[in-house]
Amino acid sequence: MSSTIFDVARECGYSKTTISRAFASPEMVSEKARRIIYDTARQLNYTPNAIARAMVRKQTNNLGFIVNDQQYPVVLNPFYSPIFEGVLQTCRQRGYSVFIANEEEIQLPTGQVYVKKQMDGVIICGKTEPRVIDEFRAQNIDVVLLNNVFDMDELVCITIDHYGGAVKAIEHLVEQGIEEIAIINGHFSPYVYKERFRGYIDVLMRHDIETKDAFITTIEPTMEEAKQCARQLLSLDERPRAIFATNDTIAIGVVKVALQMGLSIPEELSIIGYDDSNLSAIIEPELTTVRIDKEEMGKLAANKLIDILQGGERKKEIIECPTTLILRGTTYGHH
Amino acid sequence: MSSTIFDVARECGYSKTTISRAFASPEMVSEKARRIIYDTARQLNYTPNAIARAMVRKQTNNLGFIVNDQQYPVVLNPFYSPIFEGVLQTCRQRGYSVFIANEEEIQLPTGQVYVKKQMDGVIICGKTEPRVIDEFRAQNIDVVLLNNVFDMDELVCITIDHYGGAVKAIEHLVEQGIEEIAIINGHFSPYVYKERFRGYIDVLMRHDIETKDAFITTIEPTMEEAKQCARQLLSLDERPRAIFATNDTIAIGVVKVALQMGLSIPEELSIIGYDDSNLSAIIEPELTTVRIDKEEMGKLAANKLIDILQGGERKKEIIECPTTLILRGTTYGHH
DNA sequence: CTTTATAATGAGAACGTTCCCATTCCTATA
DNA sequence: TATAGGAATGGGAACGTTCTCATTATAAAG
Repeated sequence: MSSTIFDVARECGYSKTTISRAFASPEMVSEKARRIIYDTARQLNYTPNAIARAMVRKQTNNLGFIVNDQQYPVVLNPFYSPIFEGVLQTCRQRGYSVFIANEEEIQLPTGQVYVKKQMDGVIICGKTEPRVIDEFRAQNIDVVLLNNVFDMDELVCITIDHYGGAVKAIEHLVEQGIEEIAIINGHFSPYVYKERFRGYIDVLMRHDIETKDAFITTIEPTMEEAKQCARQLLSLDERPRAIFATNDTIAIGVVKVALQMGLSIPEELSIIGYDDSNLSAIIEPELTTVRIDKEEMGKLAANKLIDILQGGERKKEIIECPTTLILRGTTYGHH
Repeated sequence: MSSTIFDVARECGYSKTTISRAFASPEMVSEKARRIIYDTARQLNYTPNAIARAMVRKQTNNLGFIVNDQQYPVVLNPFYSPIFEGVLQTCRQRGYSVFIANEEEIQLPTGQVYVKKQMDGVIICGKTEPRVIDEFRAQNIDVVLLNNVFDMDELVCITIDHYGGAVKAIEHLVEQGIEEIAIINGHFSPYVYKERFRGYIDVLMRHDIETKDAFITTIEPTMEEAKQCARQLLSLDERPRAIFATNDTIAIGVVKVALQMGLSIPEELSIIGYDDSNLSAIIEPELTTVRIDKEEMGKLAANKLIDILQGGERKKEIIECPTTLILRGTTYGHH
């Protein structure tokens, strides 16, 4: 039905090889031939068959974006979706397409084997196991790890300066003379979780501020748990004057509860979130939060991966993306 | 490097055909053979090559999701991302993968020709031209149109009951005795725009409520324009007691301005949005809005498309998805 | 006007499957 | 024991490209 390279060849008198070249590397073909070929192609509605091409070239120009997040699917994930958008952008630029998947759906019925020479490389986000990376590599699929760190040969890991971000947040509060600072820590991957907490505790200790056990809480990072935790925290006899939430969803839960309890923000309660998700500027007052340039992370990951695929050196590397404190309405210091 | 069907065949003594069958249609292969084949496959790290398979089967099991939205990219698009998630879900279930693209990036350097037998079918969202659909079809790529309606042969269009949603919103306000209702209409595709407006005007007329020109406004649907428009509307000598915003971003802009102007919601101003985006439950008070079940739309589109691809009948059809009014804090009647 | 280098074109194999058609192997029935 | 019939297996062509190598056309130099 759809015409092939042979149809075009027959129609315009050039060989299949020349037709192929006219599309794949036009500079190898004479001006005249190219024009004729393009014309008849258009006329016959011919388009190079990407599958056949991938078959002989042994590369698909497809990448996989793999996220294992039980709570939100990729596209709706406030954290990963901007990263994915970044990936998408550089892939577009560099001629790649992207599949979304999680680890389950790329498994074969055989058991442990993973499928798909349909992708040249994958970006694996967050939770996974080294075993998975080995399996991909065994199939010649290159891997870049994002928002996680494994100590493996030739593996590029792209992560975030979680510690530094937390430090900036707490320093900002302390600078204003606030000492009663509680933390609601989301139960993320161990690495993230610990680093953000370390930032909190370090700053307090450096300033000789006493840490109260009641101010240190951990929850699953859902809005519901956040609200419940905030209610508890704000009902304490000596309630905190600031709450550091380790992501924006939690922080928004806190804002909502504080508003319901009639507390004025930031006069009676300062709140800082983490991630600068697209939700943070929606709530009123708008959220002071630690920004991670997620699109940039995605671009970086995609670029690293494509560099490798295009013959770049495969070398072990851990890249820590910087964070910025974004001052908004839930904190003093917003002009 | 990666092993092929022949490696497995050589290793375990069965023919390539049997190996092929063990993966593609296991029921045609004896229990014993299957076990042996799977074992050696695992051992040799063999995986069926999806590209080669696609080549002979002439189908890739890939769909394209095409969105032409200048404002937001797909993944970050509050309207299309839930739809995409729905698409993704049914595709996962039915064994398909999905590419994201817009129309530009699937064009060939030849000019008008469109590329990619890498997809069996596409879902085109929103703005496009009939010509585009023709071009896809000329390449044997089936099309389902979403959130747009063209009068074309054998074309499935999936759209929304924009009119009905608007009617529900305005009726709800009128029921409470509110008559001074303004509309801020986002400048969407003509169809959407007109239908939502028609709902607004019809209800007012049916109740013999006078419509004021000053209450009827149109803007580009950005937060900034919305705020500006709201400020203007709320500074009128006879200001509206309710504002119907034709999407949630606009509505949130209105809420923010009203809050800043010290108006109490909903006592002094009721607000209704449209779409029930994930932002609508973030703002405080939470937004009363017209819900569209976007994931369901996505699922429907994917199912329709896959049905066709799997040999289903190709018949012209226009499906209108229903809407629901979600009562929340920006309106009376929230329990 | 020949020779030489370069640009433009072609023929054939290869890529790793699936599918059609044939063949072999069982098992049950006569 | 012979025979049929289905289940299980195999061989070869085909899918639509690209790539290597060879050939021809074209231009530049002697």
